[in-house]
Amino acid sequence: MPGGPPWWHGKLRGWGYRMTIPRQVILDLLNRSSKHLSAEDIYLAVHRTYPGIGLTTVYRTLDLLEQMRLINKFDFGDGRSRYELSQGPQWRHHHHLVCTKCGRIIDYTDFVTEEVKLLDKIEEALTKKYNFKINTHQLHFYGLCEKCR
Amino acid sequence: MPGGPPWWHGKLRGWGYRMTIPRQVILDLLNRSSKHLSAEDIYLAVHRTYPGIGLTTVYRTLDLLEQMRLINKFDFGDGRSRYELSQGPQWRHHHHLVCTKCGRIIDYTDFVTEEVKLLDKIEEALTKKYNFKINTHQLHFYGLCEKCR
DNA sequence: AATGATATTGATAACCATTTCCATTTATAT
DNA sequence: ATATAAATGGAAATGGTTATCAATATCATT
Repeated sequence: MPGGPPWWHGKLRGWGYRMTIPRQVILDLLNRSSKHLSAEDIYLAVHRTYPGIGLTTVYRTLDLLEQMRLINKFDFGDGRSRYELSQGPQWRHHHHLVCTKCGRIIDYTDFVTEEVKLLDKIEEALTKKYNFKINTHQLHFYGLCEKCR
Repeated sequence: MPGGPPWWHGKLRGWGYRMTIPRQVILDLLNRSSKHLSAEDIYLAVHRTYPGIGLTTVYRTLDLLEQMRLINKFDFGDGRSRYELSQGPQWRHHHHLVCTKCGRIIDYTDFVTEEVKLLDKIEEALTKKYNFKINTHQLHFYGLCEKCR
């Protein structure tokens, strides 16, 4: 992991957690990797270089990072949760197209400006109306991808 | 179940399925009931009057109805799927506010007109761009409800 | 740099929602 | 009424996730 201290280093400590090897490795993977990794994906990837890191720790770390809102947890209907970094230098607001046949997921960033503008407005109104503190939102489109339609 | 033949009667037959007691009972419950029932909720409710109907059949029926797109399946992060009728006389387009602490779910219908307008536009564009046949969408806001915040 | 208090880990076992299996029952066309 | 395939339900299996707990690692303090 070259190139100076990762941007998330201070965060864990800020929340009173310790910076451990498993946490560094998992965060580094999430930071480098593509999208929507499952706990098993992460376990296997990490296991290649750090065979000592167990699946339990992967789950625990993901829970931790989700609570800190460093990552988002998704359910695309394939029976396992999937995780994505929710911030960082290369992060962009996006949503998901989910193929209900083959499970393929397409990230799209089209219209997010308009979308986010409307969603922000809705968020604000809902917060007031229902006295609800909104932290995140998820928008998924479900259908059939090119190959499956 | 008084008041003439339910609106969904023809649908099952149209798909080549048989109209059985369990299917009638489950559909009737979904039609009368409030929202976001889990498979167990449905099993228990149905079980009171029809003890013969098994949990397996509930799951199977829900799968069937989902494939027919008579119901929508949701995951709100509490470890079980939840189901709602997706049409019918009293149905209204709505989305969900999910409390991540207590699991409470609020249905809201505010802004859906604007929202649906934008989403339709996005849907159309995404369909073209990714050659993706979009069937449904889900929008959830996550946060803390009045009591939990 | 060594110590100690305590947070964290990893292996195993438990959990629990959902599925699979399969023998029995039911719906419906004839 | 009968035949035939669809549908059912109970038990067992599946599989992602969580709980348990002894061993280990982190880090503030010395």
